[in-house]
Amino acid sequence: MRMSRLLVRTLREAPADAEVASHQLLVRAGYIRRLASGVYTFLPLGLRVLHRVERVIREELDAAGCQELLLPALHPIELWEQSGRAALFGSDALPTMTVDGRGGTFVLGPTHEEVVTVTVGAEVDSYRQLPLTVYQIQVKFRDEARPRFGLLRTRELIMADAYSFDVDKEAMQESYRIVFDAYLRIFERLALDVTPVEAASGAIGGDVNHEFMVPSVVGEDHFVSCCSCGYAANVEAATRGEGTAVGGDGAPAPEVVQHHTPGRPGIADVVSFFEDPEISAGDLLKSMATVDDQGRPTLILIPGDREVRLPGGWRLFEDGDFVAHPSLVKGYIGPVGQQEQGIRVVADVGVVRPGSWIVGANRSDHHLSGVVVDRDFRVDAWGSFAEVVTGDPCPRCGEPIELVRSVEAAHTFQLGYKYSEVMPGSNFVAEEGGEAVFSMGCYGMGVSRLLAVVAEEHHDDRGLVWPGEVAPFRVHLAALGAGRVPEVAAAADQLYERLVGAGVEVLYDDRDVSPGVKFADADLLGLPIRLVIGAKGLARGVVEWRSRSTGEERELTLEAVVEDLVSE
RNA sequence: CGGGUAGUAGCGCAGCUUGGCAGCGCGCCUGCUUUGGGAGCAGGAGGUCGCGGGUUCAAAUCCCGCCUACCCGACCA
Repeated sequence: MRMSRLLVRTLREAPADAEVASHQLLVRAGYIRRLASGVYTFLPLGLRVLHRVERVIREELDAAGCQELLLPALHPIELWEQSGRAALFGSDALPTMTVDGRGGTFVLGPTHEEVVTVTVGAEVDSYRQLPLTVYQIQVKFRDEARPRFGLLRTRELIMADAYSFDVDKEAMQESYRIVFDAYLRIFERLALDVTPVEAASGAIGGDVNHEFMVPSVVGEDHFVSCCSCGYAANVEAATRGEGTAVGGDGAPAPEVVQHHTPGRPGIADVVSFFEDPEISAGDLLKSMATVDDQGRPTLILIPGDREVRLPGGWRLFEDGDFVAHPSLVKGYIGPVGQQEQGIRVVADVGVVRPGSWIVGANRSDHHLSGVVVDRDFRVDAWGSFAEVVTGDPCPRCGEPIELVRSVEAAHTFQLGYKYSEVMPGSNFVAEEGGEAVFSMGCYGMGVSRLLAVVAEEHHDDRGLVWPGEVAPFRVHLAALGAGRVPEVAAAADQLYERLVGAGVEVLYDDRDVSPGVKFADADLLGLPIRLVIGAKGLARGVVEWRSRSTGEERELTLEAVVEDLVSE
């Protein structure tokens, strides 16, 4: 490609709305442009990178025995009503459009479990057709409340997602492992340092699932990591080992004292009430009224300096729940006497400690101090109910664990029968006769997000530094002073034609601009190899070869350059 | 959805306090000179000052409403 003809405009300054490096560089280098908040155009260079990423995904998934198809982006809303997810998402969060004339309301697909289940269900009637894993690369739509960081969090995005169909759970787990391994290979080729972590399943559902996390300063997620035993989990799913003693000795008073604490519902409010430097948030019990996954009203107790981690399927009390359970007084909830009111009490392992606690008195504007576990209240079950922080003991080996900021690059789920049980057509004739339904897995990877992640992890202060697998072109050929020295122009033209003829992807900077501009643009665009032809070198019959990533420089003859690039 | 900031040429910004000719740098066009790390000179094009209303002889500037974007938080398959 001749740069004089390429639709690209590089910017010396980044637009004011770009905060993070990947966003600034992708815009400055002319790869992408913003159309609306969270909606981006891929200009020719950006599209080439996107295609390169997609190629890696296709090659690895095809090699793993998956088959590509393309599902619609528009889904009849009835499909989402059948699965129950229309209600789960809520009308606000599910982007829809109404098609007039023929009528009908369509969902702008945010994910494709429903569609793929009915699609494959219609084609598969026998266990003999299984196992089957299909995948697609498709535009998806998300109702992001706050798009940010360029391609990292957008409302329209390109995703690759695979779906596996198996005869039973064991077979599904085998398919899961195969795609899981393929995903690891994809990230390796994209030069991303990925850590698969145990994760919470959210609105997709299913039991076992993993997130593929890339540690990054721009990450919006955290995972916990144990360097001794390798335990890794999303902070939303992570648990911690027992034996943590948090906070100080607390209020020493052995007897329970009631305090009038008007207008102080929060932890910090109560701490300030006592005006005692010995008392901190860690001496209070945070009591969270929840409904557990079996619908039982349950009080979760965690140390006051911690954030609650709700187990999957649990939810916080809503206003109606407080009305139904008057023993729980919003803002002044405590564990004392709750079992007698039919409330389960569960506690984080951090609640085990010497001394006493300050708790809500279950009476408006009152708190209790000197409350002791097992004496003043009972705990029905102990567990890990607080969000893990750096230094907590690993739940497997007890060593301190670390919190790592990261970007979620992919998410894989063992769905099981969640969709096949509710969507029509998911039954097939089993080997032993009789009917069975699919055991499914799904595997999503944010392709457009990967551009941002790769750019974020592979750049320097001068510009992008693309890994070879995803660079839009392999070679950046710059002819210096070509407009002035015909020999240079001729030699550069000839080298360009030879390389292109040999199948090397070359971006040829044939513009009549000063050398400084060409060098700066080459650095900014970030192609792996830069070739420079100038009058000085040409007089000696050499061109300059330079690696963008290592800065290594060589002088090669024209012949050697061609040989070098073609043989690799 | 709550809090904050901003919207003036393609990009980055000044002007607004104290109302009075629409500005600067980069980029773009033409010409000449220049040419190994974002060249110089000369000339030129490009504007609904986010939108609507109000105050005023006069509004980019003051007032009211709205929209858009970004940041923090909430939310996030």
